[in-house]
Amino acid sequence: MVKAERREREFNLRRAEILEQAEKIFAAKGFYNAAVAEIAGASGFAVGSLYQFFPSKEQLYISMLTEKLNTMYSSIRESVVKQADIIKKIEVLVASQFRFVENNTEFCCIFIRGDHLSLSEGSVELRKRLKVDYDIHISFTEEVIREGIRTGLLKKMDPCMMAAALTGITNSYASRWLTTVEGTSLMNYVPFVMDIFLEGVRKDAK
Amino acid sequence: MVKAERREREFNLRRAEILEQAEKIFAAKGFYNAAVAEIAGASGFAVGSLYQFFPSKEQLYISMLTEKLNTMYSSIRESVVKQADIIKKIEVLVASQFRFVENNTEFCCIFIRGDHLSLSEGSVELRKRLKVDYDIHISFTEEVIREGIRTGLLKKMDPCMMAAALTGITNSYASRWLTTVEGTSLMNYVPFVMDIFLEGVRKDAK
Amino acid sequence: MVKAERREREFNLRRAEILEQAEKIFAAKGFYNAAVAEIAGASGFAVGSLYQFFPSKEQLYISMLTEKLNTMYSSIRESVVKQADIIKKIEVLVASQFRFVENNTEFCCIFIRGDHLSLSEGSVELRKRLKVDYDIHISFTEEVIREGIRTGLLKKMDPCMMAAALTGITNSYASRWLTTVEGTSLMNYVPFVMDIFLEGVRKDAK
Amino acid sequence: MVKAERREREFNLRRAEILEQAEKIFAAKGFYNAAVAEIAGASGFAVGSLYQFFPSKEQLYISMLTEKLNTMYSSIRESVVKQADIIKKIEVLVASQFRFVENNTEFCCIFIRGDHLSLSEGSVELRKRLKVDYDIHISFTEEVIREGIRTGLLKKMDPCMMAAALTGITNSYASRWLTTVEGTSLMNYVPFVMDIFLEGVRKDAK
DNA sequence: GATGAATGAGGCTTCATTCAT
DNA sequence: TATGAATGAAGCCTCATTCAT
Repeated sequence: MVKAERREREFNLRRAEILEQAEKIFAAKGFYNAAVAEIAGASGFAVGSLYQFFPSKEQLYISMLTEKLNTMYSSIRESVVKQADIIKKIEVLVASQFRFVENNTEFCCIFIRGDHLSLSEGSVELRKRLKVDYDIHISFTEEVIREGIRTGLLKKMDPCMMAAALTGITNSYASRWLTTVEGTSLMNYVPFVMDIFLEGVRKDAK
Repeated sequence: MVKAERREREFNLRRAEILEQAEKIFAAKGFYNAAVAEIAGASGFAVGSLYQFFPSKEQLYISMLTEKLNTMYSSIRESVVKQADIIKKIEVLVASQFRFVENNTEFCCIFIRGDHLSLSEGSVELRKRLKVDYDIHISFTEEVIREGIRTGLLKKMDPCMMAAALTGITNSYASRWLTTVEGTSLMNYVPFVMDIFLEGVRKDAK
Repeated sequence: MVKAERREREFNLRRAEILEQAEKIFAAKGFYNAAVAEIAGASGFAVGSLYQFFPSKEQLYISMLTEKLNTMYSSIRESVVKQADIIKKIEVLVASQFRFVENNTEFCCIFIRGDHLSLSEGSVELRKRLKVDYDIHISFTEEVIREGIRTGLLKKMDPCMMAAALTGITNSYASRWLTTVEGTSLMNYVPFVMDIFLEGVRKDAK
Repeated sequence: MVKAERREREFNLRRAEILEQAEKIFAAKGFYNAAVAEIAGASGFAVGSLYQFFPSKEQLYISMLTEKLNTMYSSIRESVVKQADIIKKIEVLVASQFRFVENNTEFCCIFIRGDHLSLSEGSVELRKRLKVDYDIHISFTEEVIREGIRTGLLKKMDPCMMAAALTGITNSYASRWLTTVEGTSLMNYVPFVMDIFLEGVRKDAK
């Protein structure tokens, strides 16, 4: 029946609305200081109604986090695979992460904030999920780098360590940008990442 | 009088004991899931006694965090200034941070965890304090790099961006090590940091 | 909608129930020895429910006090204005206060008790509210007396002092009656108040 | 031995010092908001030391209250018995109460405040003591009035009611004066009390 | 399905009192 | 005898979750 379809579509719309408001409030106050009632109010629902979309505050938080992160990860992957050149791939990897940060400031603040790791016992689940997702992302980065090594463009070095370094630089710049309100765009930092990651900071000798 | 001295010494000993236990518990459960009563119990004190050392749970948390961080920062600085060679300085900068992480696993988990940013309103104070301390540390790193530029060892590039990159790589490795329980020592990663940061990952051309 | 109406009516009923029980308990134990949990229990509510009706224990206390006092004041005023004769007005003023005391023994005990003046800092608000209400009542008494002077029935004397004297005698009798459990009705004291207030206690000479 | 004597004298001095400070603090904050530690600090003693003078906070409060009240009562009685004339006696009764109020504003505020009636269970004892003292005072007043009746100066009326009326007027004026900070002296009110109490407020006819 | 009032466990903090020094 | 750190019971209040309407 079409009814069921429409019902599901509506359900998902409402669910998305809640997630959107939850994101804002969690970003502003952190997990523990955000009240379920507040999120409900902001989404235009009654408290009880939230519990038809999410079984608990914690699950709401987890869903919000993982779903958005997956969005980010897949958009990054999507952009990267389009590129043929390895160097270009790395650049797009960094650039698309930066773009996501710029477009989702609030969300990223949550992430930097990091109370995902403070959830009582149940956090185990979240931690696992996030770790899995993160590891997939790192593996993807590693794969790109491995390809660079294979094609002789990059040094022969543990790709895992290289991926971690690249991610470290990228995150560090994103954090700086998030915590220090400036006028500049994060995209301006891409060349810095590329230059340092590829060439290092030592002067000549090279 | 000697009495007052001894009293103060004892006071500080007890205070330190509380901080030590608090660190463990906060590390294990996060700020919100750690109960004051539990910390008191673990330190061998009655609940009320904690309040003679710290005016509130939040202040206890803040003290624990800032005091330990300052210890880390100063020990790093101390090690670095002993070195004459710029490259050595950078290496020691990374190595001493890694050493601290190895010796204070629990504490660093807290820090990574990051609920410092979730404290209700009062967190403003903490955030400021941490930011100030962090900025001092970054400035210190920058200064080392600036010196490297001046002596012609490092590229002419915004030292701020370079410092951020170095810190990013270091933190990324530390996080990896903390979240992935292995047998290896973090110290083994120092050469990777140095190599990538100084020479980059691009193959020859140099 | 009728629903909202009924909801409000129910809300007020519950609120009134709480106020009634609170009155009893505050009267029996005073503000500080009365536990919120006890009041909740007596009203048939859970602790948390009280906080949907009153934002704090103090506000509950304040509401209970001021609302009942206003009831008293207005019932007194209402009775008085009905009378044409000045002497009768004064008599009704005294009598209706006595009637209220008789019908609200517990409440009056609270008032005599006087911990309204002991509430921490926040009491300032209560003190103001009570003072305002009390002053209005005194003004009303003064007005009656002023009218008596104007019509030549009462001596030319500061009406404020006269009102204070009348209130003093009335309160003194009410207190005596409240603290000394007897069988007699307070109403029997009305003639005494009138006689002493109007004629004084000196024998003839007049 | 003289030593014991001196010891006792010192003991009483210290005790008095504590009572004096306690009076101020209780007056300012009420029984429940006054902290034992604060009273100790203000008196220049350690917390524990207070407990060598008074077995509990409540007993300290009770002692402070009853001792000072007795001082007042006896000073009043002393002044009154000196007078031969009945009318003068009544006047002195009122005047000396007013004088006490003027010289002990803080103390009287406590008394008006009235948390004596809010002490938990133990209050029973205090209430009894105060009642006994108060009744003795009332009896004394009654006795004066009875004498006035006997000598034919005052109407034949229940002396108890007359005493209550006189006390009511006096207290009412004292309260007004205490709560309304003015420049005038309370002593100016004595004639009003006398006039109203003796002659009443009705105009001629007398 | 939607609502939001009711629940009540649990947390932080206070403070009178004790007792080892 | 004086001290004041330690105690721990008890209180107020919050808020995620439920369930009758």
